[in-house]
Amino acid sequence: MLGSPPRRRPRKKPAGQYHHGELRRALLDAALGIVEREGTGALSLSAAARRVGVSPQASYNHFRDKSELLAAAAEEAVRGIAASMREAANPAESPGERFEAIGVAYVAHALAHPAKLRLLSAPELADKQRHPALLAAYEDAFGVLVAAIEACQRENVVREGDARKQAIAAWATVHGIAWLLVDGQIAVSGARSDETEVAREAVRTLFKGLSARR
Amino acid sequence: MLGSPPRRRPRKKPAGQYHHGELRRALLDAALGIVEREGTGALSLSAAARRVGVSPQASYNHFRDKSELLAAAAEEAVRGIAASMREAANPAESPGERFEAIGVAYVAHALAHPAKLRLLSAPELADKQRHPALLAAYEDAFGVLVAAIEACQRENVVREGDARKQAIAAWATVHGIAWLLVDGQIAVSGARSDETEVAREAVRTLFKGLSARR
DNA sequence: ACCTGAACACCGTTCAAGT
DNA sequence: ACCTGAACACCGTTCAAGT
Repeated sequence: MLGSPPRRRPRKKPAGQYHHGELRRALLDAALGIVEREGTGALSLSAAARRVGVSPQASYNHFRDKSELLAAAAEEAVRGIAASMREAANPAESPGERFEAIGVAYVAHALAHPAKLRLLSAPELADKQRHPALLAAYEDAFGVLVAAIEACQRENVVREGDARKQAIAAWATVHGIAWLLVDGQIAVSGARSDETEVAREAVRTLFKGLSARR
Repeated sequence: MLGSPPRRRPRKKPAGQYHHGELRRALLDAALGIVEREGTGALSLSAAARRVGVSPQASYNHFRDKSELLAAAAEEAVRGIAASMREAANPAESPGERFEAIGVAYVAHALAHPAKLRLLSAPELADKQRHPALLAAYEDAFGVLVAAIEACQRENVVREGDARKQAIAAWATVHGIAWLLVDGQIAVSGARSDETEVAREAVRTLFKGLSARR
């Protein structure tokens, strides 16, 4: 009974069974890969299982149903957006510059990962209350904007008031711009630099609207 | 051959065959009804056909595939949004008031028909170039905002510049707010009046940002 | 021209069974 | 505890056939 200690298993098709959590992680990575390569429409529980090399039913040991897999994938996507926004906030800059950089970072991240933005609007995720972890990730990302606005208020470059309400307007702007560009609703020259410029202008216009100067 | 003139057919299960265009219209209505009642996730070509009382394959005489049915339904949804925005623009008011009313109307329409807003982000509609009629509907709705901004420019309440670019920022704001509220990403008191107020504040902030006064 | 029957590969999900 | 086999109802889509 001393034989066969728990060994590292090959990535693709493990000979035996997964440890607790490993298959969950593998399915999640597979799901994100499918979303990125083939689009949200191609994501299915079966497809993810197939890619991992496991039977479709095995997924049900780790996710209650398809919507839970989607929610977990969406949560990682939102965490990625929040990380991009935090990285963009250079402490050496002024609060106003940081605000602009954070907003542009949101849009840039979405343009770099369009499929992930689409994932967030999957109909299976309509009921956010069913996915508290996803909701928490949103709240965390939203907090980055709230903090940026509060910093602006402290230096008197944004007028005082409910920072959360102001952040909602900011969140709407960056999410709206990102969505329009990714969804191709509005004709903009396809060049990435032009798209970023549209985002920057929108964020600046918003900032002007929030400005303390009148 | 004078017998059997074209008669009105019963709504539910026509005894014979549909005239040209009738089944198309019926499928479209069924699709919109399903979206409204059961959500975008429940919309399938088969479900629409079943509701009309026709075999699933019959749909293929009127829509090339599922994405064409979705695109046609989405087009009607966008036309509805545009109509709401036009109705909200009271010619007796100032250009600034009209701009605000149009923006709020977009959000109010989305809140009244949340499933239709979701429909617009269906993965099957990702490639807008494949659906020129849908693209045209978007362009038409977008034009309402552009015209409102141009009117503001003429009266010198919005600073001069590319009205289309300014309209993109406005479109992003209203779409973003509508999406946040419908998707429940951000916690706002569920009351409809509060939601409309959030929308109004965001539109006002944006308008201030676009304002000619400095 | 427009609709149905039959058929295909594919899904999400459940249940019983294996180790 | 975790995975597979078998099975169910359901899809989108195609083809051949009917009128």
